[in-house]
Amino acid sequence: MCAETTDTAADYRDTVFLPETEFPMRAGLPQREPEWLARWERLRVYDRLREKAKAGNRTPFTLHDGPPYANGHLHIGHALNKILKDMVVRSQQMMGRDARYVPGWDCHGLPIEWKIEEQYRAKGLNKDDVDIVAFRQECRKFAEGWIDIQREEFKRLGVTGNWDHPYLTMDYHAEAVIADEFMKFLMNGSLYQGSKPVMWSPVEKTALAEAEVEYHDHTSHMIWVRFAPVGASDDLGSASVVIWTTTPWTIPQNRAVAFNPEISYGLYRVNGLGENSTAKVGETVLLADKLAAEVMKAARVDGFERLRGVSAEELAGLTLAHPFRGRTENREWDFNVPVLPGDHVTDDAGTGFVHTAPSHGDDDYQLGLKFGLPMTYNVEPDGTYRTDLPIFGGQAIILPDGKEGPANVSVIKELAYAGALFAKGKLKHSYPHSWRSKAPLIYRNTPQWFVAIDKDLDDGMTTYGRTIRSRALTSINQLVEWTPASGRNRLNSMMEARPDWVLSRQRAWGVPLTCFVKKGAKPTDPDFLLKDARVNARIVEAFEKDGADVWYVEGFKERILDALHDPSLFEQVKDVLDVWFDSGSTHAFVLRDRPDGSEDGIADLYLEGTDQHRGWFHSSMLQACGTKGRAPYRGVLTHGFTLDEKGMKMSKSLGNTVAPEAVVKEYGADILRLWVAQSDYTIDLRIGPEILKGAADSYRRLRNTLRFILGNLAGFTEAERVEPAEMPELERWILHRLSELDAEVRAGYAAYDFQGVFQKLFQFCTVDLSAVYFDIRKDSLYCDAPGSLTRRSARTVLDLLFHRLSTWLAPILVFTMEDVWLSRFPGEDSSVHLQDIPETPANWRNPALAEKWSTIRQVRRAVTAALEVQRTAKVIGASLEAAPVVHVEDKDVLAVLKGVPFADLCITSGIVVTGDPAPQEAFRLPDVPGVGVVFELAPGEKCQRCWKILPDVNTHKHPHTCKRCNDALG
RNA sequence: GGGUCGGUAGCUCAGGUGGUUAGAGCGUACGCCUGAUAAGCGUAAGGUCGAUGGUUCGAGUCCAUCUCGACCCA
Repeated sequence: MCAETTDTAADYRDTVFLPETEFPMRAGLPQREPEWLARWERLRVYDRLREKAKAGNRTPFTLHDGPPYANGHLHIGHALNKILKDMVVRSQQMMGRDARYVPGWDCHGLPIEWKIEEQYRAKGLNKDDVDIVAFRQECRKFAEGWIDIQREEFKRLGVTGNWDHPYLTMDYHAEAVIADEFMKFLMNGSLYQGSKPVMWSPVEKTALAEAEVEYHDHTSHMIWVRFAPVGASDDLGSASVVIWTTTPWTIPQNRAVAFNPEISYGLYRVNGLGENSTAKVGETVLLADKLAAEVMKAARVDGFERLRGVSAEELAGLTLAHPFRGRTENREWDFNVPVLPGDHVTDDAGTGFVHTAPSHGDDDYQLGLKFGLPMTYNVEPDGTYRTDLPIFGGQAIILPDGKEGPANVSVIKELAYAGALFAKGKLKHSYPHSWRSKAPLIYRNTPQWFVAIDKDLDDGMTTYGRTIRSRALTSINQLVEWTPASGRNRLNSMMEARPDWVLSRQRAWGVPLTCFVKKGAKPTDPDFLLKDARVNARIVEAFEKDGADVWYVEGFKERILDALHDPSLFEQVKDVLDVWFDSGSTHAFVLRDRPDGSEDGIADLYLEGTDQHRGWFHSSMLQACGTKGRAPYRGVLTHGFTLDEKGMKMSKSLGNTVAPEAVVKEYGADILRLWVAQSDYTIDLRIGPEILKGAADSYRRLRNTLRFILGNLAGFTEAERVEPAEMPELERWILHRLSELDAEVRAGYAAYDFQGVFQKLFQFCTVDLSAVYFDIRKDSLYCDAPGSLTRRSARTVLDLLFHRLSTWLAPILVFTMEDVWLSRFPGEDSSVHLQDIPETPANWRNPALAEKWSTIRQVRRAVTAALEVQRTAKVIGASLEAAPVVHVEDKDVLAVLKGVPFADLCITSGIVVTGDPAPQEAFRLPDVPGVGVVFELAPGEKCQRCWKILPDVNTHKHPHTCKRCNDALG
């Protein structure tokens, strides 16, 4: 064994002021974050900030929460959304606003209703046998359960807000307001009853939502049907337009034939027939050219010819007869059938002509709306034709057991009798079925409640337009700020194109459409709807007291109409509102009605994913334009979707999902928040193992920078503080950078540009601090005497850095900055989240100094590079072993370098700066012209305290020290 | 199928009105230090700017087409 150390060299380690801090390098976030959460809970940080606002003059800032659906655990998209919101709230707060945030939940609606139904089925119960109020209370309980879970999951992410008093769309007050808001549409004349085809199950006699529909193979009839033109005398007059359909039962409801002007059509003559053909030799038919051969084959025509092409103009000029024209006494089908252009028509299948029954298909309905086609009411809820329909009355399309009824065959036979059947066959295809009964579905028009969005409203709120649509468009283009700007176009084009708003759902778990209709009146009659403010007030009062359930309690109608109207004359509507109406009304029961809402009921910001252009931004806009006359928000921020590392959508089946809970467990919530801050949320965001690892790497770098500051501030007192004017230029340059950053951070936060803020701060920490300022000042911080001006200046700057970095980053890294803050300022009531971002004195800014130091750093780079050559050649290891000569051509640059302690800046033991021409062998950097560096070893002995190599070492009282160290040792 | 948006180094992002060898940080490799030490410093490698065609003296930047991906519709 050899001796441990050479005892000749004095050990001065204990005399050097090394960083001292308890702040650990490794954060242990997953374990420690819950402690800080508990601390904030105890300190009531959110409430304290509200109280602070009452005292001072802080302008309110209201971020209004878009309510997530109270169903299931959080996914990464929820986390992204809430973290962004939190960064907005916290940054606004710390910039001097009173930033309020009331989280909310969306509670009504189908998915919850569905879960409860599922539970019923598991118990062998049927929803229809259960009291509706009892059913609704189960739904309520279910939602409550998930709200508690989600609340904890959100809080774990470090999201601050009024979690003790969130808003719920199922609060009694909310339900009362939603009904009240709905009744504004009743009173202002925009509410009307119309009819719209929906997926309908004849077996269950109910409408189904998209989620309740499943697709299975099904064999349908298919028929080709002739429609004869009326009033045309040319060769088209004697021809037939042929349509194709797989739902013969819809033929009695036909009201139009659609074609596409982009498709080429021809007039065809049948010349020869095969066996069992229902075509006729010599007849002429109109068909899309691309499909003609296929149709002829289906009709078993073995010879045909194309006579000529037929233009779109000619087609549009045609009028057709319904195939059943003249076949009934009451002239049921004796109307004309128009031929209409429609983009939905293709020549991929069929004939190029589409049979249009507005009551039984979505395209058909849209075409009907556009051209004013009449709706039909031939099909009853049980899937039978109305009994008074001629020929087919009472026949079933689907039987109660889900099998096919006689309707299809009857229609086909009648078409054959009428001479309209051109061909028939069977087709096996994918067809919608009920998720519950597995029986086939039909499209059937049902009465629905609509809000007219182009109707002049009788409400006196005309500042931004008379109709809902015009108010919305004005709001979008004049009143709302969009982040990113593309949001404006997106909502605008949707708002321009959208049809009337369908409010009604035939469901149980929601706020009812609180209105009454007159028995026996038609929807178009002026007194169809009961409009009475006294009735409305009673409804609102009842809902406030007991919630919307009372609507379904026996005798409610009588109670509400008592002494005002005769209850027996009115029918109570039992549909519930579309849940988008609920969430579209949040501005009323949150922003308007809560003390922590906003002054004028308008939010400063709505912040959601881009899908909410179609959703919440949209419904809130429609709702508020009807009830407030304008948008309920002044700003809208949208973020993209979360994708996996390759930019693919996340899905359980692909196994590329990232659960927020897993990230929190492995890395901590601050890493997830840092991921958000590093990403560009205006487009879709990627996340995955590698990206998270990158975020964790950045985190460590930042953490160590702060740790260095803390360690070197140990024992700092106000007495040490130095005024900027007395500081060395290096310190004043840092102050200048801080003043620049202060402006950039504030502007960035104001523009919700968290990525920009974080990137600037991160690069400042690595490039300016770690690689330059700290590296240079370590010598002074460790070795100078405590009273040294340089050291005191550096410590003053570290203190200023500490206050700025910790508050600038607090909205992003909420846990870590608290950790940092408490490490320096421990105490029961201490928290960085109670601070504001400190003001920056104007005199810190010094662009001329920055310019000068940019030059110094240029030359420094040349010196560093020159040393690197020697290091690679194994001439030196540490830069303190060198004392190079720097030749500078430019006189001004030379003067600058002579005016600063350039050896310290280059971390060399000595340096000579000279205006003499550089010798040939001097080291040069191509992008630092006029500078040549000649390497020299530092002469002298290594000071055992500061490690500089200086000539005077070992000539002082303390052995093996330089003068500075000797003096410092006293 | 339609509308909107996006595709720059392994990763996260910069690249006003088209103009010299496309930038930064992280990561990686190599070297140094061992008094920020499961840290710190330095150097280097790494990109046919999704593809093709066009406009232009000149295009990551303008135009067209295509492709991949996302969201919303149908």
